[in-house]
Amino acid sequence: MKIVFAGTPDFAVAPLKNIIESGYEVVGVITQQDKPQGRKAVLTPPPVKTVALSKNIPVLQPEKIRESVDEVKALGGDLMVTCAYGQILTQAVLDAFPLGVWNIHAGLLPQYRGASPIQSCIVNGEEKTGVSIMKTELGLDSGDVLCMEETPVSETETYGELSQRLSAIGASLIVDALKTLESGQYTLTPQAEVGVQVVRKINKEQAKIDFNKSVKEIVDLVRGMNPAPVAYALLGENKLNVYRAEPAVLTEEETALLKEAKIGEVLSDKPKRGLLVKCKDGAVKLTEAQTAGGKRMSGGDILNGRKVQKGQVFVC
RNA sequence: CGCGGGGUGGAGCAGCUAGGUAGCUCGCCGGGCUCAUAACCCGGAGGUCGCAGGUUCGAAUCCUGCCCCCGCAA
Repeated sequence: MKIVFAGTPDFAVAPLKNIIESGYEVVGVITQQDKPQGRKAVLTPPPVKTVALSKNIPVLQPEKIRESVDEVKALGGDLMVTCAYGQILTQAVLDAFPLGVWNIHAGLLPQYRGASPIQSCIVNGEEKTGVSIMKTELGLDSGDVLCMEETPVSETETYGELSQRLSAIGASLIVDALKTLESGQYTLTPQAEVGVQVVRKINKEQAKIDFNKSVKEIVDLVRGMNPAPVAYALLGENKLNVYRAEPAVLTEEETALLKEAKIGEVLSDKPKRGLLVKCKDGAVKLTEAQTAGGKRMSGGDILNGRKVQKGQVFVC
């Protein structure tokens, strides 16, 4: 069985590798175009491309895949696997593969269809998520499901950490799926019509911490945005990127202070106590954060250098 | 040439504009107080001020070149 793999970011790397290492012939890889990255705007290839080249697999990087159907067909694949590719496919592309196009999706369908299943799932405080393999249709992640695997989400897991785990799960699940597809003996399950949920790409505005929210909501937001795009809090004009936060356990003195304080006010001045900020139903402790130009550091270090001081109030 | 911030004992910072004593908040070590402590008091160790060169009687500070780290934008 000849396979074409379409994927772009780190998340897609483990699945691609596992397909190759399981002995399948990957006749082509389709990925997004190289993009300028970083301060120097260095043209950087997507992670999947780097892997493909190291295995001497032909790589296609069409600006618009729907205009490159002939090249896709010419790869000669029987089946295509997609995984966070980043472009919408057309019927002509789907028709190019006799054994169909199958997608690895990092969510339990029909929940968390769309572009940010992992981040959204954490931000919403879900206790479980998983990976689905489904037949790719024209609709957004709406195809019939071949198989799913669940996994619990820990209370402290970040987007980056969960993403890695789901990527590994996807890697083994897709290989199982390929075996099943190869045998021809399988049944597809249409997605339930209730509980459909579509999540869009996360934008910067969503990454802003609103201290009017609850402790749990804020903690979940922070871990869901780590490492990208990173949650932030505003202190006047200054931005503080927040990488980690946890519920604060307050002393009596701090509890008394909490009652008088405004939402978003910094309650602590001792580095040892950490960077405590009042929110709707208590206080959060910002345990790892970064100011513009500075390194990532603990909340205590931030207080120590007086970058943030007791009594200052974050913009909400 | 996209915009910008920064490199000072183990950590985070001040000092640099107007060159001349190494400062602050922590941490660490020792001692004290205390039933006890992350609290408080006393004492102590620890720094080629990113690297190289230049100006100067004298450079963390001024000049030149280089290296490294980071925020924003894409």
